[in-house]
Amino acid sequence: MEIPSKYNPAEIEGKWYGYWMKNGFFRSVPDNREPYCIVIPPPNVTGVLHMGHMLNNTIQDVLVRRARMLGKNTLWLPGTDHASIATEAKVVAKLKEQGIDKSRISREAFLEHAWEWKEKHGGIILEQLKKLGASCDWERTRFTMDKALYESVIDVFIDLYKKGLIYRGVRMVNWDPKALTALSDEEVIYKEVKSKLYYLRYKVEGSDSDWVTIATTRPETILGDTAVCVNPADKRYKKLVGKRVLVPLINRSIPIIEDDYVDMEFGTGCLKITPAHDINDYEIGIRHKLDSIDIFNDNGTLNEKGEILIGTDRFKARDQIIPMLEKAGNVVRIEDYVNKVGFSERTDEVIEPKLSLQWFLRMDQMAKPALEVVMTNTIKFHPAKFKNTYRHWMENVRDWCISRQLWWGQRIPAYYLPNREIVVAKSLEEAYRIAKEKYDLPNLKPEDLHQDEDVLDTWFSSWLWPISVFDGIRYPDNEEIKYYYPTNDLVTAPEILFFWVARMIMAGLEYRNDIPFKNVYLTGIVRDKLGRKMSKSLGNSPDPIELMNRFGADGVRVGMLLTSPAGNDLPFDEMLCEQGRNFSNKVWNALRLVKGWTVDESLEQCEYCNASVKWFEAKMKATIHEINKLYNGYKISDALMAVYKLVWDDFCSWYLEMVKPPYQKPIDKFTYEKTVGFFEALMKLIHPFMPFISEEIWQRLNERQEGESIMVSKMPEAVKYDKAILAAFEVEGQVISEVRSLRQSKNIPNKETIELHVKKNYAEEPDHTFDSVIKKLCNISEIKYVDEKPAGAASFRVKSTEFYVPLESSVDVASEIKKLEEELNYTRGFLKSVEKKLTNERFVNNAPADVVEKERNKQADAEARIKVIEEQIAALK
RNA sequence: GGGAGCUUAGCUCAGCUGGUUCAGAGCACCUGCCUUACAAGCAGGGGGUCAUAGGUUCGAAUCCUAUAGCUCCCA
Repeated sequence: MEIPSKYNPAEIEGKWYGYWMKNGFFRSVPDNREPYCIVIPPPNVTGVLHMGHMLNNTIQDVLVRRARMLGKNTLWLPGTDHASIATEAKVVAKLKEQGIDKSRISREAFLEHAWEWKEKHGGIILEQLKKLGASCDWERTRFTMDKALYESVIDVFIDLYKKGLIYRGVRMVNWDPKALTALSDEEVIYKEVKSKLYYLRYKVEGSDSDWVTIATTRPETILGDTAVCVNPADKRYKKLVGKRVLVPLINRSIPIIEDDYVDMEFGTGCLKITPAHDINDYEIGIRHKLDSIDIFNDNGTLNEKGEILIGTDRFKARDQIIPMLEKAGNVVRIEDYVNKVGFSERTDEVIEPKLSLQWFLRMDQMAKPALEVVMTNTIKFHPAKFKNTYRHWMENVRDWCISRQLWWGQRIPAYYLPNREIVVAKSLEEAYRIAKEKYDLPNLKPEDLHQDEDVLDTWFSSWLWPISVFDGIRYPDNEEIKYYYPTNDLVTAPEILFFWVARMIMAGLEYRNDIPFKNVYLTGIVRDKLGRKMSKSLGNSPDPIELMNRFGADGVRVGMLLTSPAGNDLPFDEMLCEQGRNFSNKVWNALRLVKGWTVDESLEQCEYCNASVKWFEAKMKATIHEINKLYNGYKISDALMAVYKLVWDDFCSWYLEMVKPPYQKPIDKFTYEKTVGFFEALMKLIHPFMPFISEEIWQRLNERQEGESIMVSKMPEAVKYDKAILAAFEVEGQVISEVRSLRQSKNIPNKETIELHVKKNYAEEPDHTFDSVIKKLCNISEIKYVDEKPAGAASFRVKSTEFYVPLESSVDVASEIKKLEEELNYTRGFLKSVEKKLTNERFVNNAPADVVEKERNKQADAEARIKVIEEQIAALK
């Protein structure tokens, strides 16, 4: 069978993904094995695959594939969330293109369009994940608006309402005047903006010449002012407190009050108070029982309460009001100023703090146990440094605004009665029944009840995800939720630690009385070479599909993982994928080599093969221990690097060269089978990282039956290994490198055989295990053990053993001596530093015995080496 | 303004509770090789006063303090 010399991933990847699907290897149903489960962080239905998904899902697939090979009943459950704001924005935009205005069509008609859009575009990401090799159980794909999940959200709302945790209240919310909805605190991004600080003066009422000057960045909001505030400690304004001033242009009379909140240093030390449009002012307003005058319409234009500029947009109003104020003589001065302004995460509109009637979920009670489980490591964060951030948030948590003024999402199950009472119920019928029971309304008809128009925040469905995907809210005792919950690992970005992770923990504790997952692996952000976050607007993100076409899915997976330790940002560079592709090719060529050998069953195993097989066996076993340890600490990149080096350096560069038969000679059966066995084990170790090529090679290494696959084979286990042979090879490997180096520096071609003389020195008994290997790899005709240095020979030393290679050409004695003297100097210095420690009584008395012992060994070693070098120099002179 | 974290080779990072030859890896770099698995390769090699300044200790990249720079979170 001919094997192409370049690995071509394109056809192979599609072939094996289809094979895995056909054989149902991704499928998981409860049985008596130990479960391992990951629920996917549901990507948004509006999205397409980006580099962040690539990283995140590669990590999940690595964990999942490994768990499967460890014999666990493994489930990776995929799905998407409905992303209410983003999706609604997309649908509105699409309708607009078709000439349809959202406000002109009914809620039902709009939802029909939205569903149609979701059916058409909502699965793109999941399809793209298949190309990456994601081993999700696709039969279980969930969507946050599926009937079961929708109903779960409603049930939870009703339950929390009954428990008194959900309430409706007026609060200052983050209002998005473009999306016309309230946002949670987490959906607001603060950015630094260059703006102006306006110093405006207000006339003191009943005086002709007394003015009070305030500083503000938002002059248009003076129209909503209901007080001017100073610090009680501020002597400058003491005499004004209790008097009243007139708001410029509209001459509203407002009091001058005192509050500690005011910073005497900032501006003039005089603060205008607009309770309806600033969160701090709002709180001051409550303390001093001030009026709230809301001067904005929902779309950000001024309303009649502002008295002037009615119908003007807030930013235009700012531009227009300044000339008006100047004309009226109220502008003192204007300064350039940089401040932070909140923007909507979705629409990038400047957030307007706005008083509005919204639904809230109380957080204090739920946050406490959710903090506890993380601080006690019941749920472990990787890396643990995020515990701090988490704690900080949980200790300062504010109530969660869960209503959104949108249509796409779970509609709030609250019904308003004509008597202004509210009934929360699962359906109109039920609400009607409750209303009849609860209130004396004999003439009440079902159509008199009016359901809340708003939907719930998308996170209010996502926070149930690990439960609702198993229908564990509606049916808490069902077999699936009992089997898979709590799930094992969650892989996500630190940005949504609070949005999502914290709330899932709360929901889990509330509804399962148990944590939703045991480990949270936090990935970094994928950035470009300049350190910028990858984004569509910058156009600095490569197309993942294109990357996979160029480097193979395996290559890209390796590229993503190579430099992304948990929690660290990944400065992405295509060269990483290239490295991944090169690695694929390396493994591929190793297959070509091994499969190219002819096996002679009658051949005895030669000496070098025997030693090599023993060595690699030990090396691989030792590395498996290391790999397992790295996985257990969630050091995925390091685990990959350990496998990478085992395959490339130890297997390909060393082992295969060691056992490789001479040109056109056969290999013995035992070594061949051992080699194939090693190769299979290596493919299993690498399979979680490179599922496709490992399958292809594994299938080619031996005859396989239909339905067999590496992905359901058993991962090699960590077993005892021969430490002595590893230590011995460590030394012999150095000998080989030294000979190669010597050949290079003396210009001796590899084809030319040389002799190697080993001079026995002192206590060190030479190890002969790898003599045949050294002879082979260095093309040495004979290794001689001698007592005297041969004449005319180049030399090197490993530990205290001298090695000589007799040369035809003369040896440059002077440079040889110089080299030795440099080494002698260094070793003497080293010895001195060791002796210094050992003659220090405090060191000998205080340091642990084994540390002192080690220093004594160093001393003895150094002394021996010095003696050898001195003798070598003497011999040359 | 409050809080957290980071600063180790050109780049990206390891380095656990301080103690094995003046700090490791991958990539990049340099030198020599088209050696019949692989030039997407082979062999060899150079490169760091562990941000700065103090301190604790017999001993500090590792602990403490201060300073500087960077990042993130919150207000």
